Amino acid sequence: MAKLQKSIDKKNALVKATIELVNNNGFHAAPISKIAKMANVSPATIYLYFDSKQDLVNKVYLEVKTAYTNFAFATYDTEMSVQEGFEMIWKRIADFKLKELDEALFLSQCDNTPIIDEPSRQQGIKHLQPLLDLWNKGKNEGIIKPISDYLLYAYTISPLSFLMLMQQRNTLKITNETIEEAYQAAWDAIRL
Amino acid sequence: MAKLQKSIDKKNALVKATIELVNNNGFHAAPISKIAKMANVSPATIYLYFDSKQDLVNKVYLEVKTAYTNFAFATYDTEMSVQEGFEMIWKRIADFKLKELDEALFLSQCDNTPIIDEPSRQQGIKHLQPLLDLWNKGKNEGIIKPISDYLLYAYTISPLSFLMLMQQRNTLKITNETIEEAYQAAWDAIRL
DNA sequence: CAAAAAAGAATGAACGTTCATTTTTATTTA
DNA sequence: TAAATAAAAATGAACGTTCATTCTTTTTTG
Repeated sequence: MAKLQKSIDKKNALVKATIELVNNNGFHAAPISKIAKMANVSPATIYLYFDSKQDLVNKVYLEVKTAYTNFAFATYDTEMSVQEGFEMIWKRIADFKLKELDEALFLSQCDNTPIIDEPSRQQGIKHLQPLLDLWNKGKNEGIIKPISDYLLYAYTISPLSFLMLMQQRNTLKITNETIEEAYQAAWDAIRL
Repeated sequence: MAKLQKSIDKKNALVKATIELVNNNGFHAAPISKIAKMANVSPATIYLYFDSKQDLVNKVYLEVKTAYTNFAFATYDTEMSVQEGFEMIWKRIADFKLKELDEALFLSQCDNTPIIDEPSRQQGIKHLQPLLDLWNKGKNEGIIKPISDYLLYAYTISPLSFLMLMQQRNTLKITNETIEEAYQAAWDAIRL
């Protein structure tokens, strides 16, 4: 009964503060003291919810990753055709990365640096399985190039991370047209 | 005359140590003391070569970025056809990212986090101009899709960063065949 | 033997974490 | 139901450590 009694609001405030500070300042400049201040909480309170700063960051990563993939696959149905299913998932992912910019940026920073530990990273990867399954189906049906999942990912999903980053740095304004062009490029890159 | 007398070897050792520590431990776990130890130098000596830790990291970034683009464009000639030129540059970049893994990983970490400051980032971007020029030529000739340079970059160069990361994490073994498939996907994504 | 370069020791500030208390919430008792 | 008590949650201050940087001294070099 102990843990459930603790305020979920406080935990959420800590998660939000961590994301914001890591995004804006980097992990190296996101000390516990600042996270606590931003969440309106005592530094000591953080240790009631998390074992350590590392544990905090791991858990925030997994929480955000889960929200991300849940959103991505929410409207997807394994009965869909490969092309239809891919477009659906791709556009949901694009939607998430551009609308939930903070969360997506945090994931990107975690995925490109050693700030989360290896087990958490492995855990996070698993969530993408439905997309890999779809690709296998597409390869079997001769619709998608018979190349490794890494290449398929590199040319469809990973470009979105770059575009997201450019948008956040105010270098690029992403419109519906941009999304459509990007989707077409993604599909062109992997379709047979 | 002062600066020129200082040992270039020591500076290079510091650059190398910085890259290695930031790659393996992250910027947050790459303290001056460790960088100094790894370069066989006193912490105080670092301040003879750099103004601060921030200055060190900025300069390492720009130095590596310069080496990267010098390599990328070394064999490129503006007289080449668009397709030929693009293949040349793309494959040189692939070469660099996969062979000079340490340097490329360091760049990727800098490009995805706030560890370098904004002026240095802006400076680093400029080095890619020849590629943008080539793309403009390709658009004018109706060879390349008339989409923004950001999209072209997202679907040709940025996928290489993902593949590089996967290779470093021992998740993917990149062969000549992989490179050829990746190049084809890149070209398919952006050609008209 | 100067002047430059490098070293190691020393500095205050800031870090993550823990500690001793206090405040809040829930449960028991009369 | 009101008061008393126990438990849980939260706190600010304090801890030892480590950080980036500076200071003083030694070593190297032309």
